[in-house]
Amino acid sequence: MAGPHTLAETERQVNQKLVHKNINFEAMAVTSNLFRAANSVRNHLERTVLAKEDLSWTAFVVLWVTWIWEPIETRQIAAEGGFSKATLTGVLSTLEKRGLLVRKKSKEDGRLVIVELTNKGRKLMDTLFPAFNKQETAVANSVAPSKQGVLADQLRTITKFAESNS
Amino acid sequence: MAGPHTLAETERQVNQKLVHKNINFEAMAVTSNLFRAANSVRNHLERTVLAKEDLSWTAFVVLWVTWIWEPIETRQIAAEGGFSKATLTGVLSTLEKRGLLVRKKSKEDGRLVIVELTNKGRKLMDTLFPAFNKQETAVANSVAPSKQGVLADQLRTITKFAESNS
DNA sequence: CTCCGATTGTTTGGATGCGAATCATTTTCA
DNA sequence: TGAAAATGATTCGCATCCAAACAATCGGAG
Repeated sequence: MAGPHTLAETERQVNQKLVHKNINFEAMAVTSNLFRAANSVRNHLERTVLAKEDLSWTAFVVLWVTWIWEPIETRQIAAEGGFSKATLTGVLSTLEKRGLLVRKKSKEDGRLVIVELTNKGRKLMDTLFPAFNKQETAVANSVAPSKQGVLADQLRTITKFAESNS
Repeated sequence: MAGPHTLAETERQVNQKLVHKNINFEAMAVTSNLFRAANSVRNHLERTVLAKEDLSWTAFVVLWVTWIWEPIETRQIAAEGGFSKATLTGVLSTLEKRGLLVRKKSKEDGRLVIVELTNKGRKLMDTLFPAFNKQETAVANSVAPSKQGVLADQLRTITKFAESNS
């Protein structure tokens, strides 16, 4: 939604289109800026941190979740990362081919697949995540540090609402 | 990033992995909840409003931008919507085939293509956007209305930072 | 007037992501 | 015990999206 028109201009124009209706501009501002912010931050992190390692966003999330929780079942990776099992299968194959992680069959339950990082994968994350977090910090600090806790909480609340009201 | 573990659990686990490093958990919470919120809200709006009209997210954005600013040049639609020209070409073809908008060649500049909604498209948006905004309102109201202005402002600030620091 | 670089939309090729169907394994319960 | 249901991961087909190459057009330098 980033464009040549400011939000104020857009709101004025929308208002002209909908004088007779009852439009909640403040709610519109919240959601549209939510999408703009998420997109721009993701692009920023991809460019400044992930691109030089040739990692897609999803690939990084898979590595990160695995790194934190390994050994971990694939279904948990998908749940934590918020993407489908089908997507995960492809990404895991790519990362396994690149030697960053390995798949093992579970001994207790033959349907499950367990994932662990390789030493190469761990070494990568040891340097990559601090770099990632450094950029996260720069992004977050564009709002006052004292306000960041409340902001994160509000976003959590929004998530909870949107997920429960399917 | 929605998963069986709470953010607090994840942070504790990350802390164990990184006791010796200097990780900014508050910044991590801001960005990760930003992505979770944006994804869940988008899914919510797609399910509750867009699915019954068989519109993709991008298709809706194109219709919305066109509806507000028509007649509008395609390059402006792409800029406002935040996606590439290539993406726009495909979506425009789909929407034109469905009779919701039309493309015209500009008379002043033969390179430009001008887009307008059809009456059918306008009629659709006359009912669709109020329904969309109603859900936006429900989402936004999960935080106190008096706090929504500040929230939108903070998101704007984050966007500005992430876009400027390419 | 004539190039030649810049701008714009489209096409092409490839990456990504998902839902549905499929296959393998485990669990359930009659 | 054994057949059916349930649970996982994978495969397949499809939609979406983008960067790069391409064709058409514009505009300015000479």
